[in-house]
Amino acid sequence: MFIGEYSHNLDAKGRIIIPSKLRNELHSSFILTRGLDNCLTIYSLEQWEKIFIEINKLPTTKKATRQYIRVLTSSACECTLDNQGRILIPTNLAEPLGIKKEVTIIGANDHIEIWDKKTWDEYIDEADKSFEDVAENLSDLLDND
Amino acid sequence: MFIGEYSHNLDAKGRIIIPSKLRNELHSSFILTRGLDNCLTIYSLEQWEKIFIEINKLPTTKKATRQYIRVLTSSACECTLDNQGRILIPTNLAEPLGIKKEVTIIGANDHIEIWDKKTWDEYIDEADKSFEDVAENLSDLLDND
DNA sequence: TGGGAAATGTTTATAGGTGAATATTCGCAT
DNA sequence: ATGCGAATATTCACCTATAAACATTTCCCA
Repeated sequence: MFIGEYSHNLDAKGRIIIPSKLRNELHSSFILTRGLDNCLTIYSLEQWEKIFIEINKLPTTKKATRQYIRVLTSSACECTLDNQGRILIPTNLAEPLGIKKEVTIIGANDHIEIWDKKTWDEYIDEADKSFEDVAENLSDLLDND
Repeated sequence: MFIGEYSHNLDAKGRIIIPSKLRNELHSSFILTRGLDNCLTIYSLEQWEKIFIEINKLPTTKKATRQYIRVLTSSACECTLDNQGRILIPTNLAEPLGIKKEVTIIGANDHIEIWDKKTWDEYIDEADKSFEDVAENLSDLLDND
Protein backbone atom coordinates (compact mmCIF):
# COMPACT_ATOMS: atom_id res chain seq x y z
CA MET A 1 0.00 0.00 0.00
CA PHE A 2 1.24 3.44 -0.89
CA ILE A 3 1.50 5.96 1.93
CA GLY A 4 3.37 9.14 2.76
CA GLU A 5 3.96 12.61 1.38
CA TYR A 6 7.14 13.54 -0.47
CA SER A 7 8.48 16.77 -1.97
CA HIS A 8 10.45 16.68 -5.18
CA ASN A 9 11.47 18.92 -8.01
CA LEU A 10 11.28 18.46 -11.73
CA ASP A 11 14.73 18.66 -13.24
CA ALA A 12 15.48 20.87 -16.21
CA LYS A 13 14.23 18.17 -18.54
CA GLY A 14 10.90 17.66 -16.82
CA ARG A 15 11.80 14.50 -14.96
CA ILE A 16 11.08 13.69 -11.33
CA ILE A 17 12.44 11.14 -8.95
CA ILE A 18 9.83 8.75 -7.61
CA PRO A 19 10.53 8.51 -3.86
CA SER A 20 12.38 5.32 -3.07
CA LYS A 21 9.82 4.23 -0.51
CA LEU A 22 7.13 4.28 -3.17
CA ARG A 23 9.43 2.76 -5.76
CA ASN A 24 9.80 -0.33 -3.64
CA GLU A 25 6.19 -1.25 -4.23
CA LEU A 26 6.19 -0.36 -7.89
CA HIS A 27 7.24 -2.36 -10.91
CA SER A 28 9.56 -0.64 -13.34
CA SER A 29 6.70 0.01 -15.73
CA PHE A 30 3.34 1.63 -14.98
CA ILE A 31 0.63 3.96 -16.25
CA LEU A 32 0.70 7.70 -15.69
CA THR A 33 -2.53 9.53 -16.40
CA ARG A 34 -4.86 12.30 -15.35
CA GLY A 35 -6.27 11.91 -11.88
CA LEU A 36 -9.24 13.50 -10.19
CA ASP A 37 -8.97 16.92 -8.52
CA ASN A 38 -6.09 18.20 -10.65
CA CYS A 39 -3.39 15.68 -10.02
CA LEU A 40 -1.63 12.97 -11.96
CA THR A 41 -2.09 9.35 -11.05
CA ILE A 42 0.20 6.37 -11.27
CA TYR A 43 -1.45 2.98 -11.62
CA SER A 44 0.26 -0.35 -11.81
CA LEU A 45 -0.41 -2.18 -15.07
CA GLU A 46 -2.52 -4.71 -13.21
CA GLN A 47 -4.64 -2.02 -11.70
CA TRP A 48 -5.02 -0.20 -14.97
CA GLU A 49 -6.53 -3.36 -16.44
CA LYS A 50 -8.81 -3.71 -13.47
CA ILE A 51 -10.08 -0.19 -13.94
CA PHE A 52 -11.03 -0.97 -17.50
CA ILE A 53 -12.81 -4.12 -16.54
CA GLU A 54 -15.04 -1.84 -14.48
CA ILE A 55 -15.27 0.81 -17.14
CA ASN A 56 -16.27 -1.70 -19.76
CA LYS A 57 -19.36 -2.41 -17.72
CA LEU A 58 -20.55 1.15 -18.22
CA PRO A 59 -22.85 1.89 -21.15
CA THR A 60 -20.92 3.62 -23.96
CA THR A 61 -24.21 4.90 -25.19
CA LYS A 62 -24.01 7.49 -22.40
CA LYS A 63 -22.23 10.72 -23.07
CA ALA A 64 -20.57 10.76 -19.65
CA THR A 65 -19.08 7.33 -20.14
CA ARG A 66 -17.50 8.21 -23.45
CA GLN A 67 -16.13 11.43 -22.10
CA TYR A 68 -14.60 9.74 -19.07
CA ILE A 69 -12.95 7.06 -21.15
CA ARG A 70 -11.53 9.56 -23.59
CA VAL A 71 -9.93 11.74 -20.93
CA LEU A 72 -8.51 8.78 -19.10
CA THR A 73 -7.05 6.97 -22.08
CA SER A 74 -5.93 9.87 -24.21
CA SER A 75 -3.85 11.31 -21.42
CA ALA A 76 -2.44 7.98 -20.32
CA CYS A 77 1.12 7.01 -20.98
CA GLU A 78 3.23 4.07 -20.03
CA CYS A 79 6.22 5.18 -18.00
CA THR A 80 9.39 3.36 -17.14
CA LEU A 81 11.71 4.18 -14.28
CA ASP A 82 15.19 4.98 -15.52
CA ASN A 83 18.07 3.60 -13.52
CA GLN A 84 18.03 6.58 -11.20
CA GLY A 85 14.40 6.04 -10.33
CA ARG A 86 13.11 8.92 -12.42
CA ILE A 87 10.25 9.28 -14.87
CA LEU A 88 9.61 11.90 -17.49
CA ILE A 89 6.37 13.81 -17.10
CA PRO A 90 5.02 14.52 -20.60
CA THR A 91 4.34 18.20 -21.19
CA ASN A 92 0.74 17.59 -22.14
CA LEU A 93 0.14 16.15 -18.68
CA ALA A 94 2.22 18.60 -16.67
CA GLU A 95 1.14 21.84 -18.27
CA PRO A 96 -2.62 21.85 -17.64
CA LEU A 97 -1.95 21.18 -13.94
CA GLY A 98 0.56 23.97 -13.62
CA ILE A 99 3.32 21.51 -12.82
CA LYS A 100 6.60 23.30 -13.41
CA LYS A 101 9.12 22.57 -10.69
CA GLU A 102 7.94 21.84 -7.17
CA VAL A 103 5.71 18.80 -6.89
CA THR A 104 4.27 16.80 -4.03
CA ILE A 105 4.03 13.07 -4.46
CA ILE A 106 1.66 11.19 -2.21
CA GLY A 107 0.83 7.60 -1.57
CA ALA A 108 -2.94 7.16 -1.85
CA ASN A 109 -3.63 3.60 -0.82
CA ASP A 110 -3.73 1.71 -4.09
CA HIS A 111 -2.05 4.31 -6.28
CA ILE A 112 0.38 7.20 -6.32
CA GLU A 113 -0.54 10.80 -7.02
CA ILE A 114 1.61 13.64 -8.31
CA TRP A 115 0.50 17.17 -7.46
CA ASP A 116 1.78 20.60 -8.18
CA LYS A 117 3.04 21.64 -4.74
CA LYS A 118 0.92 24.74 -4.49
CA THR A 119 -2.23 22.94 -5.60
CA TRP A 120 -1.61 20.21 -3.05
CA ASP A 121 -0.96 22.66 -0.21
CA GLU A 122 -4.24 24.36 -0.89
CA TYR A 123 -6.09 21.09 -1.21
CA ILE A 124 -4.77 19.55 1.98
CA ASP A 125 -5.25 22.82 3.82
CA GLU A 126 -8.91 22.67 2.99
CA ALA A 127 -9.09 18.95 3.77
CA ASP A 128 -7.43 19.48 7.14
CA LYS A 129 -10.38 21.50 8.28
CA SER A 130 -12.40 18.33 8.28
CA PHE A 131 -9.59 16.25 9.74
CA GLU A 132 -11.18 15.92 13.14
CA ASP A 133 -14.31 14.57 11.50
CA VAL A 134 -12.24 12.15 9.49
CA ALA A 135 -10.46 10.96 12.59
CA GLU A 136 -13.68 10.42 14.47
CA ASN A 137 -15.00 8.22 11.71
CA LEU A 138 -11.73 6.42 11.88
CA SER A 139 -12.14 5.35 15.45
CA ASP A 140 -15.64 4.20 14.60
CA LEU A 141 -14.16 1.93 11.97
CA LEU A 142 -11.87 0.42 14.56
CA ASP A 143 -14.54 0.02 17.21
CA ASN A 144 -17.18 -1.63 15.06
CA ASP A 145 -16.43 -5.22 15.89
CA MET B 1 -2.68 -2.22 26.72
CA PHE B 2 -0.51 0.87 26.51
CA ILE B 3 -0.21 3.00 29.63
CA GLY B 4 2.10 5.57 31.12
CA GLU B 5 3.72 8.89 30.31
CA TYR B 6 7.33 9.17 29.19
CA SER B 7 9.65 12.05 28.36
CA HIS B 8 12.15 11.73 25.57
CA ASN B 9 14.25 13.85 23.27
CA LEU B 10 14.68 13.75 19.53
CA ASP B 11 18.30 13.17 18.62
CA ALA B 12 20.11 15.29 16.04
CA LYS B 13 18.62 13.25 13.20
CA GLY B 14 15.06 13.47 14.42
CA ARG B 15 14.80 10.06 16.03
CA ILE B 16 13.22 9.17 19.36
CA ILE B 17 13.43 6.16 21.58
CA ILE B 18 10.14 4.38 22.12
CA PRO B 19 10.03 3.66 25.88
CA SER B 20 10.91 0.06 26.55
CA LYS B 21 7.71 -0.55 28.46
CA LEU B 22 5.67 0.39 25.42
CA ARG B 23 8.02 -1.44 23.08
CA ASN B 24 7.20 -4.72 24.77
CA GLU B 25 3.67 -4.63 23.42
CA LEU B 26 4.60 -3.36 19.99
CA HIS B 27 5.67 -5.23 16.91
CA SER B 28 8.82 -4.00 15.24
CA SER B 29 6.84 -2.36 12.44
CA PHE B 30 3.83 -0.06 12.75
CA ILE B 31 2.10 2.99 11.30
CA LEU B 32 2.84 6.50 12.52
CA THR B 33 0.28 9.11 11.55
CA ARG B 34 -1.55 12.26 12.57
CA GLY B 35 -3.73 11.99 15.61
CA LEU B 36 -6.39 14.16 17.17
CA ASP B 37 -5.57 17.28 19.17
CA ASN B 38 -2.14 17.87 17.65
CA CYS B 39 -0.31 14.68 18.40
CA LEU B 40 1.06 11.77 16.45
CA THR B 41 -0.50 8.34 16.76
CA ILE B 42 1.00 4.89 16.42
CA TYR B 43 -1.27 2.19 15.05
CA SER B 44 -0.39 -1.44 14.68
CA LEU B 45 -0.38 -2.74 11.13
CA GLU B 46 -3.44 -4.82 11.99
CA GLN B 47 -5.39 -1.77 13.14
CA TRP B 48 -4.34 0.15 10.06
CA GLU B 49 -5.38 -2.63 7.71
CA LYS B 50 -8.70 -2.87 9.42
CA ILE B 51 -9.33 0.77 8.66
CA PHE B 52 -8.60 0.28 5.00
CA ILE B 53 -10.76 -2.76 4.62
CA GLU B 54 -13.63 -0.44 5.44
CA ILE B 55 -12.31 2.42 3.35
CA ASN B 56 -11.91 0.26 0.28
CA LYS B 57 -15.65 -0.23 0.30
CA LEU B 58 -16.24 3.47 -0.32
CA PRO B 59 -16.66 4.77 -3.89
CA THR B 60 -13.60 6.72 -5.03
CA THR B 61 -15.75 8.46 -7.60
CA LYS B 62 -17.02 10.58 -4.70
CA LYS B 63 -15.10 13.69 -3.76
CA ALA B 64 -15.40 13.12 -0.03
CA THR B 65 -13.97 9.62 -0.28
CA ARG B 66 -10.92 10.80 -2.14
CA GLN B 67 -10.31 13.55 0.36
CA TYR B 68 -10.65 11.13 3.22
CA ILE B 69 -8.14 8.71 1.73
CA ARG B 70 -5.65 11.43 0.88
CA VAL B 71 -5.67 12.90 4.36
CA LEU B 72 -5.14 9.51 5.91
CA THR B 73 -2.54 8.07 3.59
CA SER B 74 -0.46 11.15 2.95
CA SER B 75 0.18 11.74 6.62
CA ALA B 76 1.00 8.13 7.37
CA CYS B 77 4.34 6.41 7.39
CA GLU B 78 5.47 2.93 8.20
CA CYS B 79 8.07 2.94 10.94
CA THR B 80 10.41 0.23 12.03
CA LEU B 81 12.19 0.11 15.36
CA ASP B 82 15.92 0.03 14.88
CA ASN B 83 17.94 -2.21 17.16
CA GLN B 84 18.15 0.48 19.78
CA GLY B 85 14.40 0.87 19.93
CA ARG B 86 14.27 4.14 18.03
CA ILE B 87 12.13 5.43 15.18
CA LEU B 88 12.65 8.35 12.84
CA ILE B 89 9.92 10.98 12.91
CA PRO B 90 9.55 12.31 9.35
CA THR B 91 9.89 16.07 9.13
CA ASN B 92 6.52 16.52 7.49
CA LEU B 93 4.89 14.96 10.55
CA ALA B 94 7.02 16.62 13.22
CA GLU B 95 7.07 20.13 11.88
CA PRO B 96 3.38 21.07 11.88
CA LEU B 97 3.13 19.93 15.51
CA GLY B 98 6.12 21.97 16.59
CA ILE B 99 8.00 18.83 17.55
CA LYS B 100 11.67 19.74 17.72
CA LYS B 101 13.36 18.16 20.71
CA GLU B 102 11.37 17.47 23.84
CA VAL B 103 8.46 15.08 23.35
CA THR B 104 6.08 13.28 25.64
CA ILE B 105 5.07 9.77 24.71
CA ILE B 106 1.93 8.38 26.26
CA GLY B 107 0.20 5.06 26.30
CA ALA B 108 -3.44 5.60 25.35
CA ASN B 109 -5.17 2.29 25.76
CA ASP B 110 -5.08 0.71 22.29
CA HIS B 111 -2.46 2.99 20.78
CA ILE B 112 0.53 5.19 21.54
CA GLU B 113 0.65 8.95 21.15
CA ILE B 114 3.61 11.26 20.64
CA TRP B 115 3.23 14.88 21.74
CA ASP B 116 5.40 17.93 21.70
CA LYS B 117 6.22 18.32 25.40
CA LYS B 118 4.90 21.85 25.68
CA THR B 119 1.67 21.03 23.87
CA TRP B 120 1.14 18.04 26.13
CA ASP B 121 1.84 19.97 29.33
CA GLU B 122 -0.73 22.56 28.39
CA TYR B 123 -3.23 19.96 27.34
CA ILE B 124 -2.97 17.83 30.45
CA ASP B 125 -3.01 20.90 32.63
CA GLU B 126 -6.33 21.90 31.18
CA ALA B 127 -7.65 18.33 31.17
CA ASP B 128 -6.77 17.87 34.83
CA LYS B 129 -8.87 20.81 35.84
CA SER B 130 -12.00 19.44 34.27
CA PHE B 131 -11.34 15.80 35.00
CA GLU B 132 -14.38 15.39 37.26
CA ASP B 133 -16.67 17.32 34.95
CA VAL B 134 -15.65 15.25 31.96
CA ALA B 135 -16.17 12.06 33.89
CA GLU B 136 -19.58 13.27 34.91
CA ASN B 137 -20.61 13.62 31.27
CA LEU B 138 -19.07 10.41 30.00
CA SER B 139 -22.04 8.28 30.87
CA ASP B 140 -24.19 10.53 28.72
CA LEU B 141 -22.10 9.56 25.71
CA LEU B 142 -22.94 5.94 26.32
CA ASP B 143 -26.67 6.55 26.61
CA ASN B 144 -26.93 8.32 23.28
CA ASP B 145 -26.30 5.27 21.14
C1' DT C 1 24.46 15.56 -44.52
C1' DG C 2 25.27 18.74 -40.76
C1' DG C 3 23.26 21.40 -36.96
C1' DG C 4 20.34 21.71 -33.22
C1' DA C 5 16.87 20.43 -30.05
C1' DA C 6 14.89 17.01 -27.38
C1' DA C 7 15.40 12.92 -25.02
C1' DT C 8 18.16 9.89 -22.41
C1' DG C 9 22.03 8.68 -19.64
C1' DT C 10 26.04 9.60 -16.41
C1' DT C 11 28.59 11.78 -12.82
C1' DT C 12 29.24 14.11 -8.69
C1' DA C 13 28.11 16.66 -4.37
C1' DT C 14 25.28 17.02 -0.63
C1' DA C 15 21.90 15.96 2.65
C1' DG C 16 19.40 12.83 5.05
C1' DG C 17 18.82 8.31 6.87
C1' DT C 18 20.78 4.27 9.22
C1' DG C 19 23.67 1.74 12.23
C1' DA C 20 27.07 1.25 15.75
C1' DA C 21 29.72 2.66 19.82
C1' DT C 22 30.20 5.01 23.87
C1' DA C 23 28.73 7.71 27.78
C1' DT C 24 25.40 8.64 31.04
C1' DT C 25 21.43 8.13 33.76
C1' DC C 26 18.13 5.63 36.28
C1' DG C 27 16.01 2.04 38.95
C1' DC C 28 16.55 -1.96 41.50
C1' DA C 29 18.59 -5.16 44.68
C1' DT C 30 21.93 -6.15 47.91
C1' DA D 1 24.36 3.75 50.73
C1' DT D 2 26.62 1.10 47.01
C1' DG D 3 27.03 -1.51 42.97
C1' DC D 4 25.01 -3.65 39.03
C1' DG D 5 22.39 -3.89 34.90
C1' DA D 6 19.16 -2.04 31.90
C1' DA D 7 17.49 1.88 29.55
C1' DT D 8 18.39 6.14 27.56
C1' DA D 9 21.22 10.01 25.59
C1' DT D 10 24.68 11.44 22.60
C1' DT D 11 28.10 11.17 19.26
C1' DC D 12 30.32 9.55 15.27
C1' DA D 13 30.80 7.12 10.94
C1' DC D 14 28.93 5.21 6.97
C1' DC D 15 25.73 4.56 3.29
C1' DT D 16 21.82 5.60 0.38
C1' DA D 17 18.75 8.86 -1.84
C1' DT D 18 18.32 13.03 -3.96
C1' DA D 19 19.61 17.26 -6.54
C1' DA D 20 21.97 19.28 -9.94
C1' DA D 21 25.10 19.62 -13.45
C1' DC D 22 27.04 17.63 -17.29
C1' DA D 23 27.58 14.30 -21.28
C1' DT D 24 25.75 11.52 -24.87
C1' DT D 25 22.51 9.88 -28.10
C1' DT D 26 18.61 10.21 -31.12
C1' DC D 27 16.00 12.23 -34.42
C1' DC D 28 14.06 15.95 -36.95
C1' DC D 29 14.69 19.66 -40.04
C1' DA D 30 17.26 22.84 -42.65
